[in-house]
Amino acid sequence: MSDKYVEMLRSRGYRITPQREMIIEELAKTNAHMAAEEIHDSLKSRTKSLNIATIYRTLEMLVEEGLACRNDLGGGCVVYAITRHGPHIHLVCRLCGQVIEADYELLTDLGYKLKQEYGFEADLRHISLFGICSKCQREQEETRS
Amino acid sequence: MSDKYVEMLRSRGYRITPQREMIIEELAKTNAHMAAEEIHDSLKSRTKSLNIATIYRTLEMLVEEGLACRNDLGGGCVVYAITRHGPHIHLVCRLCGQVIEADYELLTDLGYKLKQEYGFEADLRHISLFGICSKCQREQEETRS
DNA sequence: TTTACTGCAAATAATTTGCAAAACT
DNA sequence: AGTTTTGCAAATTATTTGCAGTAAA
Repeated sequence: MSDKYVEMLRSRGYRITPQREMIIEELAKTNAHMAAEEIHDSLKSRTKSLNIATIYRTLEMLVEEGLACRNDLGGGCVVYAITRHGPHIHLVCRLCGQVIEADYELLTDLGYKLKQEYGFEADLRHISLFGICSKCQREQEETRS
Repeated sequence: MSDKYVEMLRSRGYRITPQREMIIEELAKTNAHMAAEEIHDSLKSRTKSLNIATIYRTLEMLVEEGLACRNDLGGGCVVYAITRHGPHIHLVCRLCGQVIEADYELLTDLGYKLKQEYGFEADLRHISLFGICSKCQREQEETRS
């Protein structure tokens, strides 16, 4: 599943190390967005020591090659995902931290209007919006009563 | 011009120090968004030593009181602005850094749909969208030719 | 006079970097 | 063999925190 990405890198002259394979596999096997530290935790059970610096370097390389996308969720939280993943909206819950992926279609009209009215070419392909998810809304209401 | 904010804080029980006045004045005198460090640089020419920690603490307080809004521009760049007017969209140009304020109305439909389809209560009042402004688009085209 | 606020310096947290050793090709 | 890449530890950057002294109210 991650072989496609590995071959792509090899053909571009990158060396394929077990560390790089593991990182790509970890990202590719899930649709989730992962922080560098999460990838580290997840993999260090399998290997004794995969250094965090190597993870940062590999992620940076993947983003440069267009194989991964980087998402700054604010508050110092940065996550990465494999690009196969088409464009989508990240709905980040301020209370529980959950990230919901919403349909990109909801933004096409906005993108069009920003271009028309302000001449601004917005990159809306992986934006993050903050708010409260439905579960936390319910919990807030229960607490209030 | 910043007196309004100062009085608002005083009435809420905060003590008004020269440091706080300067920081508020600096933010209020411009429409620009400023990073903590920028405020520091801008003010330390006027005063010998206004500590950066005080700036962070004041900014946090202003945000909590709803007098300023904090904007995480990604890549470790966090800026603050006085919330002088109602909600708006920040259009941040990736090339020249210019921030255009766009009409909040453009988001009402999106907010409604996120609530309907995902149960997500998004806070869209001061979001930042990234892209290329019209001026930079033109410059890019000229360079290409 | 009371206690919030400031400055300072040390602590954090997330990421980056220099460099010698290890390992792809 | 020759050059990338890794691990480690130290450096960086942005922000936060503890604490004793200062100053609003």
